[in-house]
Amino acid sequence: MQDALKLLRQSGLKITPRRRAILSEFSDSSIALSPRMVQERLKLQFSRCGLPGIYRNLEALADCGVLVRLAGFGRQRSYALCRYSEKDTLHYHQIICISCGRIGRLHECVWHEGMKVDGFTLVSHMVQLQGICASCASTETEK
Amino acid sequence: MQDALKLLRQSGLKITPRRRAILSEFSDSSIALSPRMVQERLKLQFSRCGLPGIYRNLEALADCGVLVRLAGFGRQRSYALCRYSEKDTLHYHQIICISCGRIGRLHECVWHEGMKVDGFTLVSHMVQLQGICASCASTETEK
DNA sequence: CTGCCTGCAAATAATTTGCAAAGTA
DNA sequence: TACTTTGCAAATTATTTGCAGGCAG
Repeated sequence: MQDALKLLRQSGLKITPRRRAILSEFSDSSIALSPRMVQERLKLQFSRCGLPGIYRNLEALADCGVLVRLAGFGRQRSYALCRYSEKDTLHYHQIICISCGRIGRLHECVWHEGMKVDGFTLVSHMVQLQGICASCASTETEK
Repeated sequence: MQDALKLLRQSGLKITPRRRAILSEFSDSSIALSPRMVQERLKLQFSRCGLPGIYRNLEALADCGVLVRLAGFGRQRSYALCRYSEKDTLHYHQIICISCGRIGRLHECVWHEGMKVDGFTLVSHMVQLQGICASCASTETEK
C-alpha cells in the first residue's frame, strides 16, 4: 500500500479518501474487478459515488502503474493490483482455478523491466495461468 | 491454418469464406486486431460486411481456441491468434508494443500442461508482455 | 434439406466528456 | 490559494440481439 501511494505522488496524483478506498478494495479482493464492481463496493462507504469517477481513477491508477488492465473475461474491462518484485519491476501474475475461481499467487518470475526480448524493451508483463486448484481436484476425484 | 480449421470443425463451426478471410487477416497481421479493424480489412474483399457478424465470429473463434482475447490498450477489445506448442497445450504468448501495437513472439516457455504450481494443476496459460519495439524506440530517440 | 451464418436495424450497455462544486497540498 | 478531484447529466461509442434471407455440409 505504501508503494502504491508513493507511485501516486510520483505521478502528481493526490491521495484522496476515494483513492485510498479503491486501493483497499483491490487489496482485499482476490479477483480482478471491473469498474462496476468497484462502484458496488464503494457504495457501502460513500453514499454518492459516480461511475465516471471510478473510470477516471482506475485509468489514472493504471497509468501510474498501481493497477494493470486485464484481458476481459466478460463484457467489461477489468483491473487488478500490480505486484512489485524486490527489483521494483512492474508485473502481474496470477493463477486462477477454472473450476471455482480461486486465485493463487506466483512467486518466481523470469521477466524484468528493461530486459530485451525479441527486439522489444520490456516495460511490464502479465502472466495468467489457468488450472485446477487442490480443493477442486480432490472433489473431482471423489465423483 | 490447418490447425485452426480443425479446431473450428471440432467445435461444430462451419468453414465459411468469411471465417477463412478473418483467419487470414490475423495470420497476415503482426498486430492485435479490434473488431473494427477486422471490418476495415474485410471490406476490401466483401462489399457488405457488418460489424455484428465480426463480433460473433471473433467470439466464436476465441471460444474454440483459435484466437485469444487481449487486454485492451485502447477503447476496443482486441484479439490475436493463439499459438499451439508441439505438445498441443493451449497457451498464448505475446509481446506487444505499447506505442504502436506491433506484436512480437516469445519462443521459450516455462509452463506446461499438467505441471503443479502453488497447488494448482495447470491447464493453460497466457503471457502478455508489454514493451517498446525497436522501431518505436528509435523514433523516440530521434525526438 | 437442415441448421448454422450473415446483414441490417434497433436495443443495450459501456465509456467518455463538460462543468460547477468540493477537497487536497 | 491554486489546482486536482468528483458527481451529475448528457453525449459517444462499443457491443449485443432479433429476424429474414443465404449458404455449408
